[in-house]
Amino acid sequence: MRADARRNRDRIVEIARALFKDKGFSGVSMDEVAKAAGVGAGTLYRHFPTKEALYDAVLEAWTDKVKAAVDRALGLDGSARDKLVSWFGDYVDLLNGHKGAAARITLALGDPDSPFVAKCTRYLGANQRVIDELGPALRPGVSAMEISRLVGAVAAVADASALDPDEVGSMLGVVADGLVAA
Amino acid sequence: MRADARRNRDRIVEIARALFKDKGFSGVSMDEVAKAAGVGAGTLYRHFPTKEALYDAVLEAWTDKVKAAVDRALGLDGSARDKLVSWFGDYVDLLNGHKGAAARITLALGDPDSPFVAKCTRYLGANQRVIDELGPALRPGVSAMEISRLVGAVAAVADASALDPDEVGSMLGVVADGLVAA
DNA sequence: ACCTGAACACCGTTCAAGT
DNA sequence: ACCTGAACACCGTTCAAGT
Repeated sequence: MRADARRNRDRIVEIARALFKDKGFSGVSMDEVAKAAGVGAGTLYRHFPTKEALYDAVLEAWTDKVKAAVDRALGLDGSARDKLVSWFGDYVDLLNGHKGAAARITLALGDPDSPFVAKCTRYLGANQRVIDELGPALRPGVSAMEISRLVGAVAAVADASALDPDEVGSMLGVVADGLVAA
Repeated sequence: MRADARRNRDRIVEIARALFKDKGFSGVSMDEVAKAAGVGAGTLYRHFPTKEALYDAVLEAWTDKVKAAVDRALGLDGSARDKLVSWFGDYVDLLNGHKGAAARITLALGDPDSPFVAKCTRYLGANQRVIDELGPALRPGVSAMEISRLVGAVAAVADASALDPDEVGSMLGVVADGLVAA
């Protein structure tokens, strides 16, 4: 990759991140990104084949934060339910301010062709770790996919309806209680 | 309303229902509906100010079915959890085959300006009845809005990811368990 | 009153032409 | 190699002109 191309790519991602943060996924057009980054539309698409692929690059840091959040939750002193609530809450917070991201990642969970595969794998892996460590405290037979979808679904409505933290916390509490129930 | 207008309106809804059922909300364009119904685009918009308003008319029967489903579930012999699972399952089934409807109704829950207000009111009312009748068996302080959003969220991902009934049932079981937990 | 259909505004994506 | 920007395809919605 040529140096000028690299610079273009980096600037695009940086500028796109600011725009998406401000207006959400559907509030920003590809033309807007191209203009703001000072490149032609073709350049944008040369680096990112779709708008979703660009969004995936914008959310790059997310992946590491997911790992950190599970680590923290699992290291907590407390019941299985407490750990779940902490982890779920952090997960939703991680997507807070990225309007449209929660729904997109959740819908990509079963789709191997989505630009978000890497993120999905991370997220599923995180929930698998939760299952492995919390083991018998959880409802028997529960899968990482199921937990991921449940929490992702809550995150998606929380995002789309702009719920406040109290409401989200309450919903996550219901899910956590359901997951520790015999 | 003139007789010819009435006939046009009815035909539009009927044809649109078939198209939406087949291809989902985003799979059908307003032009397609107009063409199939044999009217101009202007006529379509004279009867329905937005695509969502048309969709609301298409889902007309839904409202009564919601009432029937709660009635049936509350009349069941069984635990509070059983009743919840039955009602939630029926709710998701009611939206089955209407791709895009679950998400739209769930997102409209807090929005008084949505074309789906009537449906939301019905749905919220149904969950309020559940709370009133199941009373102390449920988690204290739970609201109709919270239940509606939780089940709606599950319905939305089930719809968007085309989950099979087993997976949906399992997720609804988690939610139901969470709602009856102390 | 009600209808038609061309036109508008917007957006994701592509591609011929340039450097 | 990489870039530009006009053009394409599509879609929700509007509106001037007709009956």
